[in-house]
Amino acid sequence: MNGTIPLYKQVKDYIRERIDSGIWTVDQRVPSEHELVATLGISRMTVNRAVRELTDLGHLRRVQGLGTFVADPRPQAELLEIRNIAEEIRSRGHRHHCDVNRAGARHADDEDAAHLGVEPGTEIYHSLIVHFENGMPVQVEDRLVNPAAAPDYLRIDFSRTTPNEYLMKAAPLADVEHTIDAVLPDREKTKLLRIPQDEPCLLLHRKTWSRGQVASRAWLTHPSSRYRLGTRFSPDGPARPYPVLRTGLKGAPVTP
Amino acid sequence: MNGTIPLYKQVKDYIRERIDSGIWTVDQRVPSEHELVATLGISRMTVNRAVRELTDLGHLRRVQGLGTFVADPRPQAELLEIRNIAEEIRSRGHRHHCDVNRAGARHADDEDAAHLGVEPGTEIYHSLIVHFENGMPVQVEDRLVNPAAAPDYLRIDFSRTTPNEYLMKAAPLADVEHTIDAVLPDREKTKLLRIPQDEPCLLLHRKTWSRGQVASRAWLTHPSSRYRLGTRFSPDGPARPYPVLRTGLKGAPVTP
DNA sequence: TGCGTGGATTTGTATATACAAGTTGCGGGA
DNA sequence: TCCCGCAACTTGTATATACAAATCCACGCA
Repeated sequence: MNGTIPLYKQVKDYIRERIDSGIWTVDQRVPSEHELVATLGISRMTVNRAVRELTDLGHLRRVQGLGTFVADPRPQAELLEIRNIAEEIRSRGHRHHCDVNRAGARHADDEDAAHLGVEPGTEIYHSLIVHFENGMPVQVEDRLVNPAAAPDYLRIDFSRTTPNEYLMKAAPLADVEHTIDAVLPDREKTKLLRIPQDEPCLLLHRKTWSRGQVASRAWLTHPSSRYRLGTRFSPDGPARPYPVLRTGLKGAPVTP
Repeated sequence: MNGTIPLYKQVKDYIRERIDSGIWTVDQRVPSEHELVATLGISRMTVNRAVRELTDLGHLRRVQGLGTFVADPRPQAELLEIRNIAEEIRSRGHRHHCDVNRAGARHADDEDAAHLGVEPGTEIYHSLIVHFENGMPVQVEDRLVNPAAAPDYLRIDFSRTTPNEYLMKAAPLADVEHTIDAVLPDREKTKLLRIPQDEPCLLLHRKTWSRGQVASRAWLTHPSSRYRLGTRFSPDGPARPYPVLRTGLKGAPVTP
């Protein structure tokens, strides 16, 4: 625990490491300040600062008189609602199901290779899934997956686990990039979505990295008549008002 | 300074109040911990906690050995890039200009009134401006303004100050809501944007509140061929990875 | 049995103290 | 005059201590 790094920061790293590696799991009680003082041989105020800052950052949850616990990372889901469409739909009290139109392996052509950052000819996975909300198609999920990041991808039962859910578990998220476009989808997608050819769609493009490599790339096409994106913030906390991305069914208020 | 509110929080409020009200301006030096200790009659550790937390939140900037200063709120602009299209275009090294197609007052019809939360018949302001990047139209800005929030709106020279810029100054921002849609614009907008009728557009809808009332509502239409939205984040900081919304010219990388 | 009370534990806040480390400016010496 | 070094001030970190407040549990009493 020595070095030039401040003690309280070393304690923060110590705790984060145990959370990130899964040694301490969600809702599990973490050692009390007193115990950490005894274990690490430092003062309580130093432990307190470390734990307090991690609490402010949302990694821990504290209850006076009870103890400190690993925070539910569900707040992450606020952004990830974009990813986990099944959960999002169910959270609105609606029914979700999906059709798997394609799911298989193929050898990467030059375009695939560029997308995933692999050598052309490498075997990659590809899936094309349509998601339904109350029987209405709301998203075409066209996805490339890097087998190096998620070797079991094709063994997933997508009717029970969405690709997002699986990838979140299989490939610890390091980085995500979204771009949002307005497009007129091609004929295949209009048929899958059961919309007229001239209906504009929101195209969400997601690129995720894990362990230094591209894990997956997804093109999510939403009919604009049934879907939209929204952000909202009230700048009372941080001076930098990071917006929270949310998705919402059209017509339903975007803000909770 | 008494009451049930923790001391360190009272100190935070004390400082924030002086920043928000403009008593302490950007880059101005704020009292040292020692001075605050003397002024407020509390211990340095308590002052330190308050100032440190405000620094973490981005309200203050500290330099060891030098002092504490009011932080430049420009980081807010990361999100506001969506708002201030002129600055965004210039930051790409491109030329911005705009055509003011309409700018005037009118009596609110029922729809206007609902949008701005005013009584029907109230006088409101309306503007329709086209923004150009290197001579190419990239945004139609259709805007309603609540005169109660920005009485001087119509006196602005929009070729020098964008509506956003003015509103930011005139009406301190309390709340913002965005929704994003994909649409096929009407004939007037396709003409203004010089695009074919069947080109899908991203429609950004902004609603801002100030001092408890709706200040402005804007509909920003971007041709999808020339514009897109993007977000990116690397979750190393907070457990809740707030994305930063950015806009970008199509073709240019969205990430800096 | 059921209820309340008090003790043990845990987090929350506040203080005094100490030393480290970075910045500025002044003054003295070459 | 120029430059070096030191003093003064500032923030950054670490500790020991104290009491308040919330929670839980076990014990004892009716």
